[in-house]
Amino acid sequence: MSKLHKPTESELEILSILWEKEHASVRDVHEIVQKTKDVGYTTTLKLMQIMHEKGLVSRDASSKTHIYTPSFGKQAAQEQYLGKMIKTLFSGSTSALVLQALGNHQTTGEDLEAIKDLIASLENK
Amino acid sequence: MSKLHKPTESELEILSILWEKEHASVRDVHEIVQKTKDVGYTTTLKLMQIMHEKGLVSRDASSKTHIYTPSFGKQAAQEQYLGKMIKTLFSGSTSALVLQALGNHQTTGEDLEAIKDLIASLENK
DNA sequence: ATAGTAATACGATTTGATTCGTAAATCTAC
DNA sequence: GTAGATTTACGAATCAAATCGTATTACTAT
Repeated sequence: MSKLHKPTESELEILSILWEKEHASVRDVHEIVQKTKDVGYTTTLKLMQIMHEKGLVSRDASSKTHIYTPSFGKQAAQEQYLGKMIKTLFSGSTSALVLQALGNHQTTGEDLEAIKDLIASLENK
Repeated sequence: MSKLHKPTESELEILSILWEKEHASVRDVHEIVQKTKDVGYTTTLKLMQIMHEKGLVSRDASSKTHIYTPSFGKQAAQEQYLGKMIKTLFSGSTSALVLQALGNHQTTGEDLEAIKDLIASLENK
């Protein structure tokens, strides 16, 4: 993902919406943002314009209503934030993070199976 | 932990140092901060004063050199950030985060054993 | 083509984080 | 107690993020 500009809090919120919908207009995004934050339309517009300048999103400006698309996938962002979190809050220990996550958050039996499978495949190397 | 004020990036760096040392003076903290960031002493001082105003740290001002102590533990911060990350970046799926973490970051055999043990104990409930 | 609607562009303001200079207070050593 | 050093307090400058008002441009329907 773009290392040049790390998304801010608000930008991440917009990116999440774009990841969900693949691509969207400012109005599409704003209508969702508005449900949780009380901001004006032009605020969302400006944010998305800035994200475009930063290269966080690309846009199709061929029709009047521009369509925005994220420049990188959710996966890449997850990786970046997870890595940083492990480093700064978990002293570099991945297992500490995993233990904390499993210990304090709800998981289903299927979830645990999937994790066990991954561990097994990691051990077979 | 204090829900009122979420620590900023710089504040988190200082909190990490305080968690490590239990409590420390501004100079103690600054000497460590200085190793990675080129900032003046009064900058660190001001930051810690603001953190005190926000309630992120408490301080003992009984002697000339004030001693600062974090208002909450590393554990609480880990929990807060992890929860937020699961919610915003992993669509609420703890297992998605765990799989991503285990898949992309280094873990030792011992680490995996510890995780397996925890899973086993979760399944026995 | 004109009125009304919806979108973008742009600039200004606000807010918060960060930075540091300077002054005042406190301690230490002679 | 005085000089020098260390610390805190305070305010101002800088910088980036976020917000919004206004103007302009593009589309829609009559």
